[in-house]
Amino acid sequence: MQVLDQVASFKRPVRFSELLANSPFPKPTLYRFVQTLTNQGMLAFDAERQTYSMGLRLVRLAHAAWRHSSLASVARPFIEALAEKIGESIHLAQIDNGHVLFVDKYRATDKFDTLAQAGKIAPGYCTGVGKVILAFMPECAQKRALDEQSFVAYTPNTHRDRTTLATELSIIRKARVAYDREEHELGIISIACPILTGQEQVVGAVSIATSTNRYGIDDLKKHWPDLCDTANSIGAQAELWQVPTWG
Amino acid sequence: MQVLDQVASFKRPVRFSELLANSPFPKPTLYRFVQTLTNQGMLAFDAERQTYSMGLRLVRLAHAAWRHSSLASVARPFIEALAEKIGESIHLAQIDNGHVLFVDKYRATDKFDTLAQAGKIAPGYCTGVGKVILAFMPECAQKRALDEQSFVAYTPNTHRDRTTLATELSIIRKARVAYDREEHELGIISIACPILTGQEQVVGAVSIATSTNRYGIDDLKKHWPDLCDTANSIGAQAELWQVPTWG
DNA sequence: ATTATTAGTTTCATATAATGAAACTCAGTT
DNA sequence: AACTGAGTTTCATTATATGAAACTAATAAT
Repeated sequence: MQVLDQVASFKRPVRFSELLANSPFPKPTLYRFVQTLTNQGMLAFDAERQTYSMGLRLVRLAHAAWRHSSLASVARPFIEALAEKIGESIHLAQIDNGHVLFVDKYRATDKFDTLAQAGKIAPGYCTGVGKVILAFMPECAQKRALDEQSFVAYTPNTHRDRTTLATELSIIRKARVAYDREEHELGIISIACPILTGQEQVVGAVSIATSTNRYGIDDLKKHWPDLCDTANSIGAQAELWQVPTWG
Repeated sequence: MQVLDQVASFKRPVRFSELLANSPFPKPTLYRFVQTLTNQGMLAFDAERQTYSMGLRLVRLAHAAWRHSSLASVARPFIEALAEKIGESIHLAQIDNGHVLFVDKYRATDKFDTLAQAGKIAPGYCTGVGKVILAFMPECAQKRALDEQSFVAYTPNTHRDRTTLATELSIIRKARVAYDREEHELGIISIACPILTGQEQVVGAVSIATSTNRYGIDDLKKHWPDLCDTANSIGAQAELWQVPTWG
């Protein structure tokens, strides 16, 4: 599994020796791993260039995961509708061990990002979607998630420790909305709502993101009712389709 | 790995017992498998419903596979251009052990299918893309691929044995183009071109598909030059990006 | 209420397979 | 001709997977 992550992290076909240099395994062990994974179709080996890449089987599994186990497919029509109405970028995210995984994006200009562009990972503590998901997670899960964070200060506005973040999270929980005030990237702000099931269990979040050149936080606030509606609709659908929580 | 395929084949969250019924493994073995996969994030377990689904890690890996190791991302602009010009559905496929894997589709009406819709699998011997890829595969690989086929007669036009198929494949190889004459689905025909590297190694295929209600094979033939250009452009890009062959 | 039935989980002696140091092969160098 | 270094194989050692059976907890039938 670690090996798969390794290969994925190189964003190109990779040589055995490169993997070896970046892995804790001794040579023959790693060798047998990649061989097995290749036989299983999880990796693909290019005999000519002697490089490994992600295998076809993974693409197949990907299809299933994306289609049946991510919010993306059930949420898409709602996100699309919202984007059309607002004309700004919409992000859809789920949580994965304290990291936010963007499972879909709709950019105001380019229409939907496909999986090629979605699938990105961002830290949970400095994005609108991340904070709102954290705020609504069960106490213990939230604690676990935060324990794994290293609180990198991406911008001057980024939370730099747990205490200030904890305060904001409790405010977010009450307000049922989170804002990203240029905490992850300067010039980018967003408003985010949680996607909840009937039992108030958080399964993800939707956000409207925009550039500070165009709008301020106050302008985003105006879209709150629409964003909220969208989040609720997605929540209802997610429950219907039993989309997993990935807490 | 088999277990992952299993879970994927159910198109919904699945219970342990359902997996058990469809797996060759004894209960405790399978139990430990799903437990391990869940811990690794390859599967997700919904404690409330006691169901398993594809995990988040898989979605992440999926992203990498799709983006860096499938033809889809490099081919997309060319396919888009072709679709705009022709106004018909375009399919992009790669081969996987004799099965054709659709890695992208552009439907004339709905714009791009995302991974949610792509990722489907079809047999190689009765689709335009499948036949043209088989025709250009190295002899030994082709043999291996055909050995695994069971030659189901989807329609009256489907090849029912290897001999008639072999004849057609050699014709296709010479003509550098394949036609699907309602061999997989009645009412659907297509014209397909191979995507080749500089060394004439096949990496995939593009096809234009249409309904017999609208057009005949002869109409598709008119688009051959455009299709060919598209395939060549994708081939050049694939080589540049070292997209794996998945032979 | 009591007993069957079934789904999910744990145990443990046994068998099996993974491990990695070292040795080997075969390019492409120096 | 000897050297490097990437990739591959060997094999005795060690750890790990295996699955029959037993157990538990929940639901259904009597």
